[in-house]
Amino acid sequence: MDKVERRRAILAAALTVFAGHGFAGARLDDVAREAGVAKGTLYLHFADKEALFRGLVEQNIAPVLADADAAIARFPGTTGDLIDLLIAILVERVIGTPAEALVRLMIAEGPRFPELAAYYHREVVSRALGIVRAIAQRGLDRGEITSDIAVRFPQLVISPAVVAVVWNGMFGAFDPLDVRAFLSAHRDLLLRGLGWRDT
Amino acid sequence: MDKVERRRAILAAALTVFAGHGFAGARLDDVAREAGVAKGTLYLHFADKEALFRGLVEQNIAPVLADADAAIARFPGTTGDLIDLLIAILVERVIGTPAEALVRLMIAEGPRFPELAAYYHREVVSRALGIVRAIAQRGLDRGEITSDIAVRFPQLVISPAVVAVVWNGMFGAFDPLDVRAFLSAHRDLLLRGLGWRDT
Amino acid sequence: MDKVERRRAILAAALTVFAGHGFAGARLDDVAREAGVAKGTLYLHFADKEALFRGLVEQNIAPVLADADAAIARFPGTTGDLIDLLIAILVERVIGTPAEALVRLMIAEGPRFPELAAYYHREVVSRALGIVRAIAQRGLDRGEITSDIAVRFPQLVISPAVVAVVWNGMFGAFDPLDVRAFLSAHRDLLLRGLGWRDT
Amino acid sequence: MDKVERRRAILAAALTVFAGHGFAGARLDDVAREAGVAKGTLYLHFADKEALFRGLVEQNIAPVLADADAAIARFPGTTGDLIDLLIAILVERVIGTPAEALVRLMIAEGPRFPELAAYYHREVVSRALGIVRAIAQRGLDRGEITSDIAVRFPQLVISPAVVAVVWNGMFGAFDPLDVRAFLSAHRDLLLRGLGWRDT
DNA sequence: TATGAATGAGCATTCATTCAT
DNA sequence: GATGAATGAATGCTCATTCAT
Repeated sequence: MDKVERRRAILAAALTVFAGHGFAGARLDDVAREAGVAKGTLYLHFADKEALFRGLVEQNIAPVLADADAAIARFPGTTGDLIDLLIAILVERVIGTPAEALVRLMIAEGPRFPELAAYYHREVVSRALGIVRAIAQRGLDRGEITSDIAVRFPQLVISPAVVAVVWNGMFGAFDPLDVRAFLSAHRDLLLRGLGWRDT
Repeated sequence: MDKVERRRAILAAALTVFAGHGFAGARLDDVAREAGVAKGTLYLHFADKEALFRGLVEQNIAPVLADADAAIARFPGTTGDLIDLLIAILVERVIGTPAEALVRLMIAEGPRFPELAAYYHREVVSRALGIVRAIAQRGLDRGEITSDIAVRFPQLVISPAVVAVVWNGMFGAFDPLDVRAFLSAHRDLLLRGLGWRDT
Repeated sequence: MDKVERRRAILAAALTVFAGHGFAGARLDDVAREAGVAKGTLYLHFADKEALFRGLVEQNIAPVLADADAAIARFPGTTGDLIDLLIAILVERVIGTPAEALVRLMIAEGPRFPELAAYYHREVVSRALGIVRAIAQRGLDRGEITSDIAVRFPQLVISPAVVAVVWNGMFGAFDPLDVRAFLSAHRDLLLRGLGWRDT
Repeated sequence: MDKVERRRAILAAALTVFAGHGFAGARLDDVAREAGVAKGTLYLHFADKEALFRGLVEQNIAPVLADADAAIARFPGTTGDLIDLLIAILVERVIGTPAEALVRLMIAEGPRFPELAAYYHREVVSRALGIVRAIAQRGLDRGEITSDIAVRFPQLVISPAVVAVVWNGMFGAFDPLDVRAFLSAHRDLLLRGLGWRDT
């Protein structure tokens, strides 16, 4: 196992353990065991527990976002199709993946790690909202939608996805939410609300 | 200070401390100091840390929900007005109050406390969604709206409020969300999306 | 066991353990066991390991020095008798007592604890040297001795006592120094060197 | 860098680090970095931390002592001059040099390393005291001094030098002792005390 | 009942030592 | 021989819980 691989193993283990117990509740013993390394090895890769947490966020974010960015940038379709694409990306790349655990983790621990929250805001949230805003603006410019609400409050477009993640984290065991259907319903509501008209 | 009052003081202190540090990170020393009682006294009212957390959730939920229930049940207005009322209740009774901290706390700790999550689901979430569903159904019955999406997925009506709470918990310090404007925009989007027409 | 007694027990245990292993080498587990208290109890009395070390120094110093001060201040005899008294105090109150271990400990750890060394200098060393200086000055004034060397370098009077403590700490097991005879020889050498004449 | 040179570098680094932090407090990481070698390399030259400490003592002692031995053996002057020479050697070869740090280190750690203390006693202390004793005996034989105290307790001759080293280690930063003047005063006191007379 | 000192299991972190390269 | 990443036992400190007063 080389250095990069080991680091990856540690981060994967950390995601599991932090997601399961929260930051304060996570034991580095468990992270080490899960990663298959000695406890001391963690400290060869990360200065302390907090740095490990930071590494977690930094590691898991770049790929998804970069892909989403690229996919949407070069997409030629209508606003409706773009929103479908956005939802598809969410469903495939976030929901049910480690990224989902990370979102929950950030919501749970964010208030306790202001700098990390700021980083997350800068690198993830504002970029994601920027993408949404760009989609909405293009739709307006093309006359496909008539409301600028999604430009002013792009969070409204994302909210159901956030709630879906939170919901399944809390209630998924006994009252699971069908995320695909849920987000599809959101799509319909949203497009109609934005004044969408098939052209 | 009599027994009931003391219990109230402990729960109020616990809300502050748990909200600030999460379940694992909260120190009962701090709860005791904040409540103005000795540490041992906590154990006269709650069996252990977890019971205190449970007590917290149970305590803070009944009043808000009962009031919302009542207010909406006897409300004579249109669906649009009802949604305005719902938003007003959220803004006045949840956002910026201890209940808000509780929502964040439940999102953060829920996955670690399945029984508590189930309790929360039963006592809070499903009741709140029931109210939304009833409003939506009444709107449909009256012909004020045409879409049954809010009946099938009442979570869509609530999502922005959840996100607003989460957002301000994480990013409020440097990029605060104007909750009133945000939820008002949501209202417009939602009503139009549901096929609202002024009659 | 009341609070004061417990504190005393902890300090006594700490003296033993620190003297035996040095500051860095001492285990608080051992201090706790030796004191007959739980590990956490140490922290009710001292903020951390260093504070415990400080407490040690502060605790063991006041009594010896105050007694020496008083005994010498009211002593009416000649310079020779005073030096005998000084040596007697050293032999009875320092050599072979916990204070001896403390001297060794201070020599060993002083360079690592500048503030503690400064405290020790201020509260012990300079006061002890002040006593010596006063004795020497009185001898000069009375014409019992003729050299002012002990006024200028009172450390010369104390040096053999320091060396005796160090010697027995290191070599006592296989080449013990007869401290009483050693300091008595020092007395003779010193008095003659200072120009003592029986009057 | 050949083997001998590397060993020397390690010992020099070890002296610095051990002197600065004591045995238990010294980190072999620091020794390795200071010596410019990898941590594992230390173990090619010394079996473990303790062996390194032993090597330290053994390495730094031979030269000084051998030189002192030789210089004094062939010295033709009076007892007074010999003591001056002894003091000059101390001031030039010990005070302010690594050997000084070693003395402090031995005082601090000696009780924890009985075998090392025995070695030190045998190789350094008793040889140094033997030199002093020889000087004193020659002075007596020649009639230059009249007291045999320095033959019986040669430690009395060395004590101020030990105290000077200890003093400057602990208090040097804020109340430095002028070692030259101090030892010179000691010389005067000592010679007079021993019954020295210019012949 | 209320108190808060005492307890001790638990955890983050360090560092002497090993060993594959 | 030399390296330095990996190891894991050891240790300072914390904090939920207990209990004598």
